[in-house]
Amino acid sequence: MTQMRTHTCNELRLEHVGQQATIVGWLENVREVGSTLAFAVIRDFYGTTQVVAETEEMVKCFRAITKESTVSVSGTVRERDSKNPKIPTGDVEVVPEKVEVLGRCHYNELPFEINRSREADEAIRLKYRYLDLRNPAVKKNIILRCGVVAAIRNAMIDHGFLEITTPILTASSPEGARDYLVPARKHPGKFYALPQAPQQFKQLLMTSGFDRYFQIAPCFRDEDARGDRSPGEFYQLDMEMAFASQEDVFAVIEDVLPPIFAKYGTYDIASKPPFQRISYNDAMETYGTDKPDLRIDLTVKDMTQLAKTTEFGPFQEAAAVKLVPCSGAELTRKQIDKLCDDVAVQAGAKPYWVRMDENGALVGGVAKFLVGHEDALRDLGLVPGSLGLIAAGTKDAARKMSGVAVKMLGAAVPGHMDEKRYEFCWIVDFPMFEIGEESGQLEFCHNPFSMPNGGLEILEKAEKGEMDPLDIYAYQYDLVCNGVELSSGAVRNHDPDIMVKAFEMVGLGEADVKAKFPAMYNAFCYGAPPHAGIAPGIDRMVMLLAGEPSIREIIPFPMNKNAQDVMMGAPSPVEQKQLGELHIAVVETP
RNA sequence: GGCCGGGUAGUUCAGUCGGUUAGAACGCCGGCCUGUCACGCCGGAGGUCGAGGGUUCAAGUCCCUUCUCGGUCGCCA
Repeated sequence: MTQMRTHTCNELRLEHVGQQATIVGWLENVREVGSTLAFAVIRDFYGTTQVVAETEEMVKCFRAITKESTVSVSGTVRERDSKNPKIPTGDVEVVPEKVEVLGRCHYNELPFEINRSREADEAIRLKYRYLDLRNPAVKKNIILRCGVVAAIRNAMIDHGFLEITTPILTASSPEGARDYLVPARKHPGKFYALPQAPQQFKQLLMTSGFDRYFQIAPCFRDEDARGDRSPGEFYQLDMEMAFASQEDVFAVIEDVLPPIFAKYGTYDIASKPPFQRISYNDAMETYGTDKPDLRIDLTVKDMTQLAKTTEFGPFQEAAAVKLVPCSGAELTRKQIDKLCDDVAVQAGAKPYWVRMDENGALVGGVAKFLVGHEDALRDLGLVPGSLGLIAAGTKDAARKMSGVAVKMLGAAVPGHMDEKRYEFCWIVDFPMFEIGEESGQLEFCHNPFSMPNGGLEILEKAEKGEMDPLDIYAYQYDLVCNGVELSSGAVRNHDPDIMVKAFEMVGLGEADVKAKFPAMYNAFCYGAPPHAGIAPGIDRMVMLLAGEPSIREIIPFPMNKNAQDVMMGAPSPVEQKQLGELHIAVVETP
């Protein structure tokens, strides 16, 4: 007699027919076809297997077990009379001899049907996430994530990088997002902070000589959620290289990520390394955004000068007027209005629009103000049979609106976007400084750690007034895929003198550098290697690979929009005793 | 924090101009059914229409307040 052993629910095949087998899993369903015939479906992590009850006793036995209880079924594997080609185990079934309930489900009715949980209200799914995750369609994203993380780790190690963990309890960082603070019991009134990123630690590792570092790093930022941004915590492939340039970093990423996208992605990769590099300014001018979706074949055209010569007030007053030409003159007035409204939701104001009919005449929208400029508009791409959305306003507002218009037109008008592919690009040459909207003063555009292109010399030149500081660019770069900002990185500023000079440019100085980044400043004074790095977001990458529009679908236990874990009940009040130990008093805020 | 959209049975939703006892599907319970596999057929139970207030002879429906979920903008060096 063949020895009985436990099989998974995705294991039994025709070759097992006649053998004794035990399967364990959840009782997914029982289909009673008569008083002496019923089919039970057992599900485990791997799949489902059918069990056939052929006696009145066995039918009653399965009827008595609440669905979603865990069971152990032992019996004989048999070829099915009628096979089911839809499942791998569909050729066979188990004829049970012994059925044992391992963990009883106490409820006849579940919060949602397991196999249709994705249709249920998200709040309920999150509260019962452990049930939601029983759904193979939900589970598969988590499995995908595990595969991606493992592949990243292997690839980075293959490229000679060491995975080094950095502290979770660290010091509050003076810039960037809001910190999550942790009270220090032994130090009344003082706080640790959870790291927004391991930025300073990885740079310190560079000064120690660990010249290739990476980490699948948890990062914590107390900022509001988005569809592609989970509140509270997220993971990055954080990496840094010493004695390395921007191109060295690009080469590693272009080597590591494409095979992972090829293996785990839903679509094909359209971009072959080296990925297209687009300067920040070009991206803003051509696509109206610094994270262009290159799957869309539409671009932004400048018509500021042309607009100035019209009789239309809003055009004359605008600092910038942008045109996004697109096929679609056949769209109805209603469809165009809807499109403009959709743009307004994201851009804050409605675009103007105009059509050029098949005869080359301007019709609809602001056409009457543009009559006489047909040739110029045609040169900008508003050809006969096309629709143009027009963004007018301040330079920033017009850019932003044009960028939204590109996105909306690409999605709404057929033929301008091949969704089923991955398009990568690097956005490079970010400005080092900007004029702060609130302060009106010169500020760091992104972060103070980036190396200005031109080094100390160019900063000094700007200081002497020989050039506009707004024309200084940083060795700062973003990796963008399908309109999603996957990553930011930079060649770091490893020179204390340049750091001080950069800080002086924004009205700070050596004392501020030392106060804000004491460890890094000091470390750089002991012989620092030039270094550069990047940190692609794991969550967003898995999102792209899974083709999921919501980041919560690829996180095992996500928080809701308001940064609450409704399953665990976090955040929650704590005992007065705990607060006392931590020297914390809770006060009402007005 | 602003704007937009939701909240009706266990679940997903419908609910007309304010008008009889608030419906459907799935699920659940009971019965029937000897090859189902989204089994089928018959029957049944199940509702504080998110909460509070108001208008009205009459409110799921209109008004106000509030809670809550999602999207989006601000924010995220």
